[in-house]
Amino acid sequence: MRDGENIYDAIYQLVRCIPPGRVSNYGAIAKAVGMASGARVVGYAMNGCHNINPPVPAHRVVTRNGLLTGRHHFSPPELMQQLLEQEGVRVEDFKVVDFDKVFWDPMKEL
DNA sequence: GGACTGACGCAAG
DNA sequence: CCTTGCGCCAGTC
Repeated sequence: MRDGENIYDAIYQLVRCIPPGRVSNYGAIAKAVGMASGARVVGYAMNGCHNINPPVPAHRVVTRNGLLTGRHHFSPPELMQQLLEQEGVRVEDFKVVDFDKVFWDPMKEL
């Protein structure tokens, strides 16, 4: 923490910019914040997203394959899929259906 | 300072 | 399509 801006802050802001009905992957976010290969760091940052304000829609962040790997870190693990389906994102077996269609690229859209 | 871990990504089989 | 192995960065022990 300190040194002006943290890597987490950039990640949180970017994730917050994800529109409803869309999902993004860790790699794209990592690259958007300056870490092309820091996908793991993005996931690690999400680990503390449940205690920040404003809250971060971590449920819109999935793996590059569209797999809801982070579901286990939610209060109820199924909440992640519920939220996605609630926003119109088709999810099957904890995997985002038509992921390339709902995929939101921060570098391209932003 | 070294080693292990983790909500990952990609290449190859 | 799914599984395995290696590499990536940051944090903690």
